[in-house]
Amino acid sequence: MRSAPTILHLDMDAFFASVEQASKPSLRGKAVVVGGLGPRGVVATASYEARLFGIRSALPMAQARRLAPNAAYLVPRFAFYRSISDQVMGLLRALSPLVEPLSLDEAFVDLEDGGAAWDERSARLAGARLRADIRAVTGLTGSVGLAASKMLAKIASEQAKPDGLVLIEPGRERSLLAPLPVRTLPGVGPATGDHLRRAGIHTIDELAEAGEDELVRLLGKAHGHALYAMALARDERPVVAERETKSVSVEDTYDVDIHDRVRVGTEVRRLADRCVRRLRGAGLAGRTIVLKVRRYDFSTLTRSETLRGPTDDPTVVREAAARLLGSVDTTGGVRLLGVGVSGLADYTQEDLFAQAAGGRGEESPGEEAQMAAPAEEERRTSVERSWPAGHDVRHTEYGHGWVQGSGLGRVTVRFETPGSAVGRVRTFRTDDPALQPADPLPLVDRSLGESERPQGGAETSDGSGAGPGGMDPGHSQV
DNA sequence: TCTGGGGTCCTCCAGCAG
DNA sequence: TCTGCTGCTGGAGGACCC
Repeated sequence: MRSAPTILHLDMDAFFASVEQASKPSLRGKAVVVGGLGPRGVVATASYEARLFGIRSALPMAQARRLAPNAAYLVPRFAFYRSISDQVMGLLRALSPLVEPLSLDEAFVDLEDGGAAWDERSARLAGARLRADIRAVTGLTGSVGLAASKMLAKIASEQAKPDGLVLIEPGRERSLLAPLPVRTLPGVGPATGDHLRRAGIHTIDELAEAGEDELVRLLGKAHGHALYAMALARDERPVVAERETKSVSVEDTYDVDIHDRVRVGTEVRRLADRCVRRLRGAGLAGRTIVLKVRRYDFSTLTRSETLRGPTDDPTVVREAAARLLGSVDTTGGVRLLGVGVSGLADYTQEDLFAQAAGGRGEESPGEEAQMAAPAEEERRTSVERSWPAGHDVRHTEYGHGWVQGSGLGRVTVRFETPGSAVGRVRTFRTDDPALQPADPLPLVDRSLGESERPQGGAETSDGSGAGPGGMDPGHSQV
């Protein structure tokens, strides 16, 4: 493990909910819950105000509504979150080429690799500057952890939340970890936590005391060795910029269990097509087809089949998924279906034949037509998706706003923008031609002059247009 | 009206081959 | 020919993460 605390972990605070609050002035300071609004939806992110009611990620929406009936409930806008995330990742890449994104709102950065920091003082400066730049560019807050390893940097950013910076000084690692609960360590979830608790192990200190052999006996080889090392604050994992995709999958949970075997078959074919579209979009093909079925009682089955070579052919994936479905008992009903492809390669079996024959094989026109039909059908058939709560709209007379709610042929819109005061609410017929869906507006006013614009500009997602991010002395205060 | 979606990694078991 | 061992691969499921 390196000696200087130059690994940075960034965690954006309540990311989805914060983006919604930044883009909707009327929601600032209010309880905001982002997640699936269907009868089986769960919470993706809750604002800090909503967390006061006991709402947290993965809580069933129905339960959240009981806890906070007056909170704002919004559908996630992943494309918008991704665009904000790109800005943030641009700022990180301006610090160092070694950036490991973990999700839209989290990443590790190796500051030493980019020369952005080499000791405690420079690391602290880089972290503080980054937080200031994120606020200037996106209007959002992020928490930063700095330490000599990934595990400790992540624990530090957790302690820094919300809107803070924590640096774990070299030499203090073990004493800091010792009293913390075992669940603090990455890889210890509810099951492992219970397992350890039954063995009388509650804290990281007790984990270290138990010894490596005992942990291997309790948890198995890989997990035992890894946890013991982490309990001693040993973590040599490097920051890895590029990660290979290992599998691609799609799944749907249905509002009502499906009992009709024919309908189950139709859904599996649709999922297979969607999965292949994603696969092809990524330029990949795979050998192993996986069918996932969650039954009425929440029991989950997977069935898989490995082909002789990788494929991205929708017919092949569809047929394999259908064969796998044949081996699953769906009586009683299914609540979720999924289709995935693993054993990925960036070529297909057909490519090999095509290469041998001197060219790429052609697809049949019928198949092309089937593949070309994206989620349009789904979109058309869903009334809910016409005016999803939280999505942006534009009215010819009243301008830009967002959907506050819809139903019974009416849609309620609040007319406000990220830079405006709290806006007024108006209700329209859902088929009002003056009302159209709109793209989200930037959270920070882009009309600022170049000199007023925040430094470190994350205008490009690859960071190529971004400066060193915060050479502005105004951002350098710690 | 409990329990999403998209991933990764690990373990265990069975079958097969040397 | 039979048995045991070992290593590999595929299949299924569990745990975990965000």
